[in-house]
Amino acid sequence: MKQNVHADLLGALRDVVTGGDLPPASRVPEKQLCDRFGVSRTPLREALKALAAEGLVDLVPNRGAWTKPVTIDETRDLFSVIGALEELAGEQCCTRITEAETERLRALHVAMRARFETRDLAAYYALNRQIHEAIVASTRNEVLTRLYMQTNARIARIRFVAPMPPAIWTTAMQEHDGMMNAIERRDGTVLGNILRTHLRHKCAAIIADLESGTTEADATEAGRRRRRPPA
Amino acid sequence: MKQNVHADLLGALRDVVTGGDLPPASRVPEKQLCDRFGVSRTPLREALKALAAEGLVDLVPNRGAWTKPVTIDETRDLFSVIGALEELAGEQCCTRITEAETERLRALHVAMRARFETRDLAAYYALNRQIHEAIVASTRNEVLTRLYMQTNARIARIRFVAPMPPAIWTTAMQEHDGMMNAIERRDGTVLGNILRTHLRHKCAAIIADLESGTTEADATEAGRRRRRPPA
DNA sequence: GTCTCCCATATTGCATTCATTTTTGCTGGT
DNA sequence: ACCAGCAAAAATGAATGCAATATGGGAGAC
Repeated sequence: MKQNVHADLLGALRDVVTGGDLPPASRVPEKQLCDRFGVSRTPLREALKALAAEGLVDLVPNRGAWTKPVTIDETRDLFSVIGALEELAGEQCCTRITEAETERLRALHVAMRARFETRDLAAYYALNRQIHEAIVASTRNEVLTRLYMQTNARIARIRFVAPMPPAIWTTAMQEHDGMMNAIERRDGTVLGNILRTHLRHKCAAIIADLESGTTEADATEAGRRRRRPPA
Repeated sequence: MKQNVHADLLGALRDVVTGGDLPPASRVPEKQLCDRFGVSRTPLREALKALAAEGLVDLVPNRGAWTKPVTIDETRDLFSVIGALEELAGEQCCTRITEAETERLRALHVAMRARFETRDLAAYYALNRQIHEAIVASTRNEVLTRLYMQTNARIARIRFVAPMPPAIWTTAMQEHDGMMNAIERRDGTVLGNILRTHLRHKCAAIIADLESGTTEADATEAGRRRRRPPA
């Protein structure tokens, strides 16, 4: 029998929750996931406790694990926190980044700009994420990296379906130009500030989107059938 | 048989790790803790996975859980992160705090100053912690509060035995005066800045202390007998 | 002495089992 | 239709059992 599934299983489960496989505020079906991943309930439940510690699910006594609901308040809070974390990352990046890492960021930036020009949103998102992660990784601050990854995972669930209006997108691209420039000059203060406002803009765009589609069309028959979330 | 031990057990285990009950870089004895808390291995191991997600222990495949070693690098990283978190807390505190909470902070501040005058370090520490936690709580930002608590728990293990030289202590007390003043004036920017430098000073003091007692006197017979940590 | 190899023992990882709680679906009443 | 009330079924929480892995100690070689 296979040993040490924990790390793999945890990653796979995290993907299930962040990848939109389970909708927000829905029950996490233990048995189903056991079958899907070919493990017994013991390691699966261990992974769920870890996900709960990461803030991706809520554990309700005797009612199992539930994916976190998406609320405007939490979205705002998540972005304010990740803004602070990335600001710190920006500062430390400029004192610790190597030339090789700078070169890689340059390449990612150029590639992302190309996707912006051709309006390839999916590829743009992927590169965008790599850039932000590379900035954080360049700090060599493991504590920061861990919290950044955790918080970003929580945001990823929300952003999963967010659109990108042209005006916002153009602004974001300009901010990335500024970021790259600050990195070249090793100006941590400026980089930190740009990152923070960059995230404020992203947050505003997503909140606007959330507010537009508020009702979520859930008083329907499907919504009735689903078990009600905790509290 | 008792149900839903998870939350209680997790808290108790966290206290064991943060309270200095288990030294840094030591094995977490599963069976022993099971006996101590009167539970079977299943819930205990679940709690350990959660602690690992919180960054309090490392899980080593087939070698169990180990408390994190205390290193200077990690200490520096922890403080830089909690500095960023508290800076954010300071900003949001001033926009969201209620008058009742301000009143409570006033009382805590006065009480802490009294302990400073009489040089009652333990009581000072306790009040200090309450003040910082109250500032964070006043933001009503659950994401921030959660990460703050987690990070603070990791720092608590380190600070457990840190001394407090008179000069440092006086400076810290002055900074707290400035914080209280900024709160009264609802000046989030200033409060955030003070908090960040306040933590920078704390960090410097603790690192200095760590550097003084580097060797940890562990090549002795006791150190030889103990199983060696992972990696 | 000490170094290496080997085996008994302890510990870990996971599956299974069992008790408790929740959910569901049915019944009969209104 | 609608609702209580109740029993069956499903899900959860925790203990136990069992295979895989790591640890510790001694025997023997040098």
